[in-house]
Amino acid sequence: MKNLVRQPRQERSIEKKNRIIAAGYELFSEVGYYGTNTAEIAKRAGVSTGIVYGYFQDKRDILISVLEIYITKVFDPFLRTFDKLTTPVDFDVLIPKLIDMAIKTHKNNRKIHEALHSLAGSDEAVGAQFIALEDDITLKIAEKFNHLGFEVENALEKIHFAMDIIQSFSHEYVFDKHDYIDYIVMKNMVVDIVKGLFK
Amino acid sequence: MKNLVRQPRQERSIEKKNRIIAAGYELFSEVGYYGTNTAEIAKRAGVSTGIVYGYFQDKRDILISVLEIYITKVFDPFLRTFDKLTTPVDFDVLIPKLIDMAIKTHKNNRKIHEALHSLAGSDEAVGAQFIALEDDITLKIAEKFNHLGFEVENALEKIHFAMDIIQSFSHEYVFDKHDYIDYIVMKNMVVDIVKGLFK
Amino acid sequence: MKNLVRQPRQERSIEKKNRIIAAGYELFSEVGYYGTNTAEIAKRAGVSTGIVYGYFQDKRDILISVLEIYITKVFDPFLRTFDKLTTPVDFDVLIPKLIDMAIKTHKNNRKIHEALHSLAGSDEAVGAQFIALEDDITLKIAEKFNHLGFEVENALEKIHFAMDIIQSFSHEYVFDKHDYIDYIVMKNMVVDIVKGLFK
Amino acid sequence: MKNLVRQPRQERSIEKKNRIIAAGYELFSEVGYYGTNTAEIAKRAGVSTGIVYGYFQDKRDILISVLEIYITKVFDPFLRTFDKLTTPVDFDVLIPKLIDMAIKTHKNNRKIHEALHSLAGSDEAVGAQFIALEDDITLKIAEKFNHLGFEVENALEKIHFAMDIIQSFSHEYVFDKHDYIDYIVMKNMVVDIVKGLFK
DNA sequence: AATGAATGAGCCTTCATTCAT
DNA sequence: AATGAATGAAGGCTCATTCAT
Repeated sequence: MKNLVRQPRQERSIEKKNRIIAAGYELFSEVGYYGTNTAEIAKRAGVSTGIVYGYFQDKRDILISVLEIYITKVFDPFLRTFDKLTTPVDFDVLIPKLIDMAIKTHKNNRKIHEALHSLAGSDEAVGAQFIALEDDITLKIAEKFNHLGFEVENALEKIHFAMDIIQSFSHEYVFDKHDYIDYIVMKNMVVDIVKGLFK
Repeated sequence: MKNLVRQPRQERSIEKKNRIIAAGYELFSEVGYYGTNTAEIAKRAGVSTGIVYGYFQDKRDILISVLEIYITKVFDPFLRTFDKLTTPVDFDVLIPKLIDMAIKTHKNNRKIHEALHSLAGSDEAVGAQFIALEDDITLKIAEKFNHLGFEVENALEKIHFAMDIIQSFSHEYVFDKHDYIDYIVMKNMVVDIVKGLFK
Repeated sequence: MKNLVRQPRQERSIEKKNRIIAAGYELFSEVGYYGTNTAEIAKRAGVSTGIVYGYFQDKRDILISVLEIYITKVFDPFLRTFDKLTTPVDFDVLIPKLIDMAIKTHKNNRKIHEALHSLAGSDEAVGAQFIALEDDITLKIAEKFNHLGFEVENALEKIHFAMDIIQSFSHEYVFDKHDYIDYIVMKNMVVDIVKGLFK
Repeated sequence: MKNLVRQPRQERSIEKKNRIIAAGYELFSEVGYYGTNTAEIAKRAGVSTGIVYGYFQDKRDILISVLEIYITKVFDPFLRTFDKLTTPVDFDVLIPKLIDMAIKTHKNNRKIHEALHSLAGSDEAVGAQFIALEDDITLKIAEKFNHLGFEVENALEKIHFAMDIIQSFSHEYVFDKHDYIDYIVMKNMVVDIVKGLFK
């Protein structure tokens, strides 16, 4: 009874909860999960330390909420793109577009991405959410392909792997760490390979 | 002056330093950097808390040493494989072999890999070491290709990207998280793509 | 950002802060600065260890507050005496009175005096406060003399030196360490000398 | 048996013990007793950490030895001056000379003086040594006066008090902390007062 | 619902002292 | 006598969480 986390009904409360999540999002991005303390989150959210525990079970619970926000941010653009897809699919246009989207997403969420991913290993729930995210996207794309009557052998493997490659490349591209790499050249390689996967 | 770290010359001492690193390696793997405390490291290493600071500047310094060990473990098998390479290179054999090695390495160092990578974002030195590792491997492979008279356009980009793909796939393979994925099928995809990169 | 020290506004809090300072005062007196630990201060103040750091930046910050209290204790009686001074000044009364006050002050603050003075050498801020205290008293007395139309050659040097002598004697008197010394005789010597300074 | 402190007979040993004391002297001067650790003392003395405990019971024991050295340094010049004294004593020469000596001693031992004095309050043995030092000087001077047939009323009080004044002034003079003070003027005040004490 | 003061366990690190060699 | 590695208790400080109001 005592430890139940408040389910905010009032608008005011919902907004307050969101402010806490937003503050967590920012701080986890800036200094990581372990570099952030709850007092700081509360201050940034403009609420008291105590009330944070009215909305969240504990610090980790904030993390989970932040993760959900993050996932939505990453998820939605892709889903919307696929929703709008109609036959015939022009892969010469689609693939570069997806890659550009991935890069953009990565750029905007670089730090939080790292902060969250870094916990995927040690925190089961965080890890599970990431897996679920991948599953969701993979399956939804496959479904869409079905609807469009687009037949691919080993579709799930290909989609998933394409996602992996794009993910990996976006990371490289955004971090831009190796001087000797021409990232434009690399990008073209990715485009070709992904196109090749779907013939 | 006061913070000088002991440089162990004696066998006995070197062994003790290694025991501490090993303990750190294990604990960071098991519960992550933030889940580990120095007392625990000392206990697991069979030494006193105090002496840890005789061998290391601070807790983070242990992390750096663990990182070095990890990098060597990952690095060496690949380098040795490339050292033994002679013309003509049979990519049909080499690529699968490299992928198998990557999988094996990943399997053996799964947890520490995550623990260390999770710090790459927040700890500059850790991040820098990972970048240096990638640079090293990429450049050494390119050099080897040169020696073998094997000419590739955009060699560095291809090598680096191949590494990325293999890394990414090994991760997938080892974690084996998605039931709907046939990882053998996926592996063949990777082999084909990497082979395709180098014709 | 993270290290902001709580500024207690409520009565309750101010009282708590004062209790911590008082506890510090006592303990520094009893066992010195280095003989005191923060947990002990907290316990004696009847608060938790943590909250001490809500009111003070660190242990040294407590010391500074203790020092302020001490200085006020020492400072005020003298100032009040000089404030009440009117022409003509009867030095035959004033000097013995000041010496008695100095002795009393010394007696009441013997241990903390030592504890604090002992840090004046190694802690710049503590040293500076002691100097400022001397400056303050010297200058205020000189000013008062001016107001009273009392002209003295080398007033500042004389006032300061008189203070030194009185200080030094009070110390002797309170500690009463040498059996062969008749402190009453010595006191009369001090009275005569100080009177002689101001004719 | 085990805890007996070695009484060094060999020259080598005595020299080593002295080196440790000298190192302690320097370090206590530079960073105070609590700012010094035994490892540092050993290093500066060019000996091993362990052997320090062959010559001294504990860290405080080094302090006591340092104190003895210090006392000798301060004591001897004054004694030698008084030893050479013959009738008739020219106080117009003697007093300024003593004050100059006191200033010089203070200047040369400023830091260690503070470091040691700061412990007199908390460490009984240290305090006792300082008292004994004062007793020694006072009594020896009184005795000398006797030998010289120089009769003074309340000799002990006067001598002791003169010492106090000179001490106090030397401190002021050496630290030179107050801009508004002309220390030459002050010095003349001291000379006059001390001379006045002994007619 | 909200505040923010308060709690106290826990962490990293230092260092006087001991001990194996 | 000597070394310096090793010990482990202790200390300053942080912070997730609770509680009085």
